[in-house]
Amino acid sequence: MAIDQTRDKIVDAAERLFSKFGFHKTSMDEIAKVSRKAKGSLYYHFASKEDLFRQVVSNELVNFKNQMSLIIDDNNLKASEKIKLILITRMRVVNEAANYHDTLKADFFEHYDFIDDLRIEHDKWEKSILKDLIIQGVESGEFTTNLDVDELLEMYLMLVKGLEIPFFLQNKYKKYYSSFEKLIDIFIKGLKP
Amino acid sequence: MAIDQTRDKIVDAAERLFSKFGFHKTSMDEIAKVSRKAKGSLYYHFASKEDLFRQVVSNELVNFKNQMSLIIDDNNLKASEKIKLILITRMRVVNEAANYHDTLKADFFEHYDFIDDLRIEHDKWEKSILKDLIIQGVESGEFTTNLDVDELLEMYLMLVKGLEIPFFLQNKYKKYYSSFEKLIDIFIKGLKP
DNA sequence: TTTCGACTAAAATCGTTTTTGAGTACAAAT
DNA sequence: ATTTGTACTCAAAAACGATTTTAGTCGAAA
Repeated sequence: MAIDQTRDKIVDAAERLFSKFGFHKTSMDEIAKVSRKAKGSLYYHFASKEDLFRQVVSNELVNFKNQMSLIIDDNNLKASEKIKLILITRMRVVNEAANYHDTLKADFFEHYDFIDDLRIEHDKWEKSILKDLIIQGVESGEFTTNLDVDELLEMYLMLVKGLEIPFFLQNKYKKYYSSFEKLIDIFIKGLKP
Repeated sequence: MAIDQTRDKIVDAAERLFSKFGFHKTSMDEIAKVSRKAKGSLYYHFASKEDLFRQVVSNELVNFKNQMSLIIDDNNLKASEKIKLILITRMRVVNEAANYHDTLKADFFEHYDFIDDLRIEHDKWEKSILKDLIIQGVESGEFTTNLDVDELLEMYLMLVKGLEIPFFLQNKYKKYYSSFEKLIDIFIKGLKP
């Protein structure tokens, strides 16, 4: 019990500080101070600063999955509605995930390889749920049958991954999201028979 | 005659050097040396280094317009075919415009404000020709009539401008262009009645 | 119109010193 | 088994200052 409380306090403080100042500009001493824990305790729970950061990003990814799952598991929605919602929600959730942004920025300038496996696993998950949705849509007759599912997936990734930098690093989310929604509408329409 | 030859030689050398090393890492002394002209001559023809760079970028934009005009003026193509070709050709041409890339990079890190007016004017031109094409498509019955043309334009800009950084700064043009083409196909289909 | 060399003021580069910060060690307390 | 506090190491980064590079100018000559 007590052990988890300490861990949580550390992760809490880390999450706030990392999201405000980024990985490099947050020091372990600062995290210790804000969480009111001794530096030794941080290293008792986490092997390194990188390990702590991984935990923080991992939490954001879990949140991402949860939000997506709400949509995927909603039986009132058709496949096409789900895809639309997923795309729009995805951008909103990522926009709120400040620490994931930091890894995006890092990708651009330096690259945090200690986060790679998290990301790769997450990308796989995202790809597989989208693939399922497309297949679902084709089988239910919502989409045309002459779609190359894997090609479509590549396109999806180009779009959402490609726009991440302009959306989040250049802070154009607010400027772009209504256009993005419009694009999805036309896109979904283009998938129909 | 002679005067234009000198100017051309300077612009030629500048174009090559700027595209290879970028604006900052190319010196006026180097341009003078490569063009075999005296430094004084550069300043006789161009007010400043920035002015010379403007000229080089301006040339690339003229080339851009020319290539687009080939498509726009082709009477054998329908509006939808033109839009598809424009989008695809646009990305290819920008991919080849090394000095425009440099301004993209600068936009990201610092911002070359001495190029702003060129870009604003060019954006206006691109917007207006695309607007014409959409209207053409609606009038000829290729596209649905319930399209908000200006909203559609915003979307177009989000897409092509937004993807510029991933495409050209992150060098993903090769990786992405077939997916981009696929996206255009679905998109065009989504515009149809 | 073009060249050349010499000049200035500002910016970029470079090597050195100083400071910061990740990570450790350990004794003492829960 | 957890947590704290202090004190430490050592590598990397910031700060600093001296040095060099470079945009831009000037003027005389071709």
